[in-house]
Amino acid sequence: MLSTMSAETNLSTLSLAILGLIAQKAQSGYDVRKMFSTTPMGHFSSSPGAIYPALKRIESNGWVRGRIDNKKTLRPKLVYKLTKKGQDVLRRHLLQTVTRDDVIWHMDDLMLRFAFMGDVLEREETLRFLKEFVSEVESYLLSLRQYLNEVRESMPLNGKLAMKQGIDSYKMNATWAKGAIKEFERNRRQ
Amino acid sequence: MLSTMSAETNLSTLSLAILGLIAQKAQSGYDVRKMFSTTPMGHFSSSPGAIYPALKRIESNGWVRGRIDNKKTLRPKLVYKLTKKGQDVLRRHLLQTVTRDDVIWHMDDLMLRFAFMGDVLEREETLRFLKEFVSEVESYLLSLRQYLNEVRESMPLNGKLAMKQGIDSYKMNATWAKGAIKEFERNRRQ
DNA sequence: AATTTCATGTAACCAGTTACATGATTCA
DNA sequence: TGAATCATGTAACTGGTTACATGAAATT
Repeated sequence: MLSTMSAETNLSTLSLAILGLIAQKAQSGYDVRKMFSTTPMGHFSSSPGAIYPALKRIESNGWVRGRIDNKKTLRPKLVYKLTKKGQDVLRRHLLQTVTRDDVIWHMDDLMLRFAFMGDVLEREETLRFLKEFVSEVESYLLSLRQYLNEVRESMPLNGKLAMKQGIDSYKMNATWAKGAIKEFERNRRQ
Repeated sequence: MLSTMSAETNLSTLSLAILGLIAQKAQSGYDVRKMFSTTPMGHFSSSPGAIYPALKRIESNGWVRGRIDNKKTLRPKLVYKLTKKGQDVLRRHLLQTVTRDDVIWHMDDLMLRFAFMGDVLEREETLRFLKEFVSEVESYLLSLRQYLNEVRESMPLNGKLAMKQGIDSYKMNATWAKGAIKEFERNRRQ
């Protein structure tokens, strides 16, 4: 407790989603909810019970600041804007290296991170992310295949097929990321 | 509150995982933890703080019954066995129709359900599951593609690529399920 | 006039995380 | 003998879910 710990770079998936959206454009809780409920962006709850408290937390961390719009009319709207501190936190979060843990437990976070990089990171930094992603995914793939080989004989059909789904899914992710790298490299040369 | 509601078929992902494992073979909380921490089966926390309370809940629902092994020695082991009621609950849960909601929000649950079907369902029932799965996935795929087309112009590269990942992932799932159906149909004829 | 949408919230509940705690047994 | 593993738990915290609540403005 004596050290400052800096920490603060641990966003929950929901917090990251909200912060990322507000980073793109200042908006209200209702706007965020609408985004979650009407677009595929957001495998997230659009329930007010999740979003409004999350916004309060994010604000109390100093990452966004709310300002009431439409003060005159009787339909106020609390619009949140990213602060400098919020920018830093988001940037630092997006820059975190991709770990094996991430690809196993937090794939959705990784995709969310990628989706938000456009506005916040340099192309080079996004490329680094994608390369780390490929490497972690492929390393995990290897261990999945190894495991499957070891237990294949003793595994019932359903188990084998379920494992195949996992392997296929990581294969697809590696392929996707390689394609994304190409896109980014193509774009750079323009 | 007056009606009996039957309900009780809502398993959390963790409860389902635990119940499914115990259905395959009577085992202790520690065994379950080991399974989660040492095999790819289980994108689940192996933390005792999750598993032991979950086991208690499951037991208090009457789905499993614990019995102390090794009473003589000083290293007791609480081994849980599936009850008739637990069998029913599991079976009913696995038989639930695949909804759009499932493929959007609970893909991991669906895979878990599939993995556990081997011991509990008839081949025909598993086939029905897979066919429903394909149909829901493809229907959702359609809407994702539609959405992408609508917003493609206005979307930055990262957004488009992130959406592509989602689409690829559902495509892969549909392909996987079709393959699984073939396997099952091949098996039947033997 | 009634319904839908805009807009923000709270309260009770539930389940999972982290960290801590205990102690026996086995292995190096 | 010390470390790892077996084995089961608890407590405080956190954050998300469901359901409820309110009311203005726009739409039908």
